[in-house]
Amino acid sequence: MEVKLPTFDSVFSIDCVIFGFEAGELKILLIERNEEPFKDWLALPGYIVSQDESIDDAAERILYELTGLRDLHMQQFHTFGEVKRHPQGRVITVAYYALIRINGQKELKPVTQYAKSAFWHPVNDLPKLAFDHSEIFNTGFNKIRRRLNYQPIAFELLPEKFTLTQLQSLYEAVLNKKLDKRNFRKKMLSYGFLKELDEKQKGVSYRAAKLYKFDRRKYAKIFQNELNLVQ
Amino acid sequence: MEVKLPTFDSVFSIDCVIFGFEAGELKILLIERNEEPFKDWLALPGYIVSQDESIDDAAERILYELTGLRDLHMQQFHTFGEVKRHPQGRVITVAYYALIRINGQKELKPVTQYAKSAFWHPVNDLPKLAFDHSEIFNTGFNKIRRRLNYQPIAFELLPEKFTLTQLQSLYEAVLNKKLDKRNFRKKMLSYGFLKELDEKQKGVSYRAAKLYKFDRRKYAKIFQNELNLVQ
DNA sequence: AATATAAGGTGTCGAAATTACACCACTAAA
DNA sequence: TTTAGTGGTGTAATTTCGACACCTTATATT
Repeated sequence: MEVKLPTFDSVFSIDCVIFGFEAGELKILLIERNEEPFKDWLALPGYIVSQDESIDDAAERILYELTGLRDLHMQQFHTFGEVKRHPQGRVITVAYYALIRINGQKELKPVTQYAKSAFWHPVNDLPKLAFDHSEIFNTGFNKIRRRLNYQPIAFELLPEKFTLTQLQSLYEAVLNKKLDKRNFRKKMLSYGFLKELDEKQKGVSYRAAKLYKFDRRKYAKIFQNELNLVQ
Repeated sequence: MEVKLPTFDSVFSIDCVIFGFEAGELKILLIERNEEPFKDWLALPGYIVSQDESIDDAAERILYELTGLRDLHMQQFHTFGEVKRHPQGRVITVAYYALIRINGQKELKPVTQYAKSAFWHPVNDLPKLAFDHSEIFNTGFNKIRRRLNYQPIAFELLPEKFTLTQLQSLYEAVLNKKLDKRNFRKKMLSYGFLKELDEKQKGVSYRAAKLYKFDRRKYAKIFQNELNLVQ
């Protein structure tokens, strides 16, 4: 039996591409839809913007409702406005992305009925997604690749304390290529925004590595100058 | 007497930030509005997207209707979605930019009633604009500044044949700083996408400079490779 | 205790790119 | 013919980038 769905004249929506890093692998956050159209399909967390909230606020709310995650720093990266992208009517969607550390403790749990579940999925080997979400994902992934070259976005994806090897394997996962260990370390340390800690890795069955922290204040200073250089 | 204006529930619009270069000065395209709200104010060319057109198509159509210009390659750069940005209701606007050569012959002439006139205005010393258009302009200007560092967008702004000094003064106008003449020439020529012509400038009261052309095919080849390097 | 395993950590050299910097050449107008 | 104004050019010092290999340290295994 076919169900007649309501149609939209003109609706704004938000879709979120949320990257995480776990076990040396880059992942994104997907939901299993619990609503027509595309019921039971996998999709990016996304929903409709309300009348009385800015799109930035909507992005935060929607991600929370569908996945239980909040207080990420999301940034919009592209707006998708093809006429036929949603079967029920005209929906223009603003796509946001964020990078976060996957934290085993934090449970992913939708707080609305619109999603059955939310989970992390490796970016390699993604299944077909609902709507044009595969395209949205690709656009977002290309953007963060390019951004990684001039902004230290990688630190959002790592635990607070991390080793240089972890940092390198994250870069390698995002850029999808091997990097030279000595050159990578030299370069990262030369930026001056890594703070070496008096601590070492624990619980590994080999020589433990030094832990580092990302020093936001130093980064802010350096970045200030770089903006001047660019101009 | 106060006129009661219609209100919108939910509307998409497009605003265009179009850069041109003339007489050593960077300019943008403004219109004089002929409609409430902000009647008689200066604004970016912008209007509402129809139901049955993609946002990219809408951008082309709207720019044409308000200024008479068409066939530019516009790109979206940001979407503005604050709740109160339009006094009549909820309007989310996708901002596009383009860079074009200002061509004295081409008349700027609105083909709708919504604009009284369209004209070029220097980017320094912009007046206050309608809605949040000043903010939209600033965001767009910062984007092209950054883009100038890794894409040869400057060539869109110059006449087909240009001198190296003209090219340099354009870079200086966009980046807002002086550049070294010898280093600038060395670098530009080293890219290999400038074609030296057998012609010289005419009608100047000093030594005439050689003219150059931008070689798109060579650029495409080079850029192909650069993409690989980045990744 | 000895050994194997696995990652941590380090330096140098050559090539390439970037910066700083100053003077003569040419053309037209006065 | 002189002057004003821009066109056009090279070199040396510095910095950055990329390639490349081996010893050290910690744990687990025998």
